[in-house]
Amino acid sequence: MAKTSASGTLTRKESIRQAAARLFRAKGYAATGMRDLAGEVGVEAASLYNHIESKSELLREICFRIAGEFTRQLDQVERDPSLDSLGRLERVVRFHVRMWVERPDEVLVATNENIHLEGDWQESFQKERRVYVRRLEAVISEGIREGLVRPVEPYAAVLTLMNSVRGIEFWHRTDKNVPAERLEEDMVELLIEGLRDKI
Amino acid sequence: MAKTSASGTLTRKESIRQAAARLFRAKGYAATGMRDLAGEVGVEAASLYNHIESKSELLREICFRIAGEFTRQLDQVERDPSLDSLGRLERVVRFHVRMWVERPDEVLVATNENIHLEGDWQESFQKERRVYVRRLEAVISEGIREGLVRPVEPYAAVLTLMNSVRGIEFWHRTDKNVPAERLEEDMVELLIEGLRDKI
DNA sequence: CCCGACCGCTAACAGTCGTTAGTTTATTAT
DNA sequence: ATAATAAACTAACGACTGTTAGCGGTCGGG
Repeated sequence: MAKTSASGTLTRKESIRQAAARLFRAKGYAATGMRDLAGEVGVEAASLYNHIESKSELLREICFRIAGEFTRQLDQVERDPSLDSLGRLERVVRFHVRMWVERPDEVLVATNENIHLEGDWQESFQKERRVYVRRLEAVISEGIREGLVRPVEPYAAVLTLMNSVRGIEFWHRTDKNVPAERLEEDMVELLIEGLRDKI
Repeated sequence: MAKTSASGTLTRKESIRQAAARLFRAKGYAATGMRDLAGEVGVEAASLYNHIESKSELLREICFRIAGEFTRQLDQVERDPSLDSLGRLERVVRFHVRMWVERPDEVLVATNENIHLEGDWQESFQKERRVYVRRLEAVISEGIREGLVRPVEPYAAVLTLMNSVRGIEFWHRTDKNVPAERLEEDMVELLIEGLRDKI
C-alpha cells in the first residue's frame, strides 16, 4: 500500500492526529479516551496502536509541531530587513491571528493542554515558549529605544500581544458574523493604535 | 462546633474549594483525582464527602462564583454616572487584571475548565458569559457613537479586552520581577493607547 | 499463486476513577 | 460524665482507563 498517499488524502496517522486535536480541544486531553478517539476515526481503540505509539505521543506531536511553526515564523520576521520593529510586531500579531483562525484545534491544544506533556517534554516545550517570549521582548525593547513603541515593560507587552488573540476561540464557537479578515484588521489596529479614538 | 468559624480560619468546605481550585488549575479538572484533592487537604478521599456533594459540585461553585463577581462588577460600572464609556472600559480592564493577579486559581479554572460543567450548568455558564460580552459590546458601541472609541467591530474589541490579560497566568508561573502594579498600568495603557508611541 | 506486510478485530490486563456503606474517633452541650 | 453530633477512617463497588496479545482477513509484489 502507498505509504504517504499523495494528492489530497492524508496518512492514517495524520488523520488520527487531526481527530485527536479536535477531541483534545473539545473535551480536554485527560477527558478524551482512546475509545472516543477510535470512534471518531471509525475504528476500535486497539487498532489505533497500529499507527501510533501512545496517547501522549499524539499530544507531543501536536504541541511541538505548532511550537515549531511559531518559532520558524519569528525567525523569518526577525531577519526581514524591510521591517522596522513596529512592522515586525504587526507581522507577528497577524500570524497569531491567522493561526488561531485557521488551525484552532492544534493551536488551542498546544496552548491549553501542554501541561499534560510528560516530564522532560513539558520542560522543553515551556522552554521553547520562554525563548519565544524573550525574542519578542527584544523586538519591543528595540522599538522603545527607537521611539517607535510606547515605553512600557516589554514583558507586559508580550503577554498582551500573545494572549489577546485567544478570544478567537469564542469567535469560532459562536459568531462567525464578523468575517475573519475584519477580525484580523481590528485586532491589529487595536493593539497598535489602541482603543482611544485619536481625532 | 462553630459552623462558620469566624476570624481568619475558613470553613472546611471553603478550604476544600481552595485546594480544588489550586489542583484544577495545576492539573486540569479531569486529571485531578479525589485522592489528590484529599491528600492536599490532609484527609482520606472518602472523608471529603462529609463536606461536599461531588467533584462536579466543586467545579460548579468555583465557576459560578467567579462569573457572579464579574457580572456584579459590570453592574456597578454601568451604573456609575461619573464615567464615560472609555472610563468604563478602563475600569473593566483594571478589574480583570486584578482578578487574574489576585485570584489566579479560581479565575483560571472558571476560564479553562468550564467545559467540564455538566449539561445545563455548562449552558447557563456560557450564557452568562455571552450576556457579559454583549453588555461590553454595548459600552464600546456607545463609545464609538460618541467618538471616544476607535471605530472597530465591537465584538473584536471585547474579545481582545477580555483575553489580553490572560498572559498574567504566565507571569504568576515565572516572572514576578515585574510588579503587579506595573503590569496593570502597562496593560491598561497598551489597550487604551496602543503600542505605537505618539510623539 | 502464494507470501508477507499491513491493519483491522476481540478479549483481556492491571490500574484508577468517583462514590457509598458502615464503623470509629473526636468534640461539644447538657 | 454522658449523650449527641460532626467528621474522620477502612473497605469496597462497578465502571472506565491506556495498552498488549494474538488472531484473521485483505492486499500488492515476487
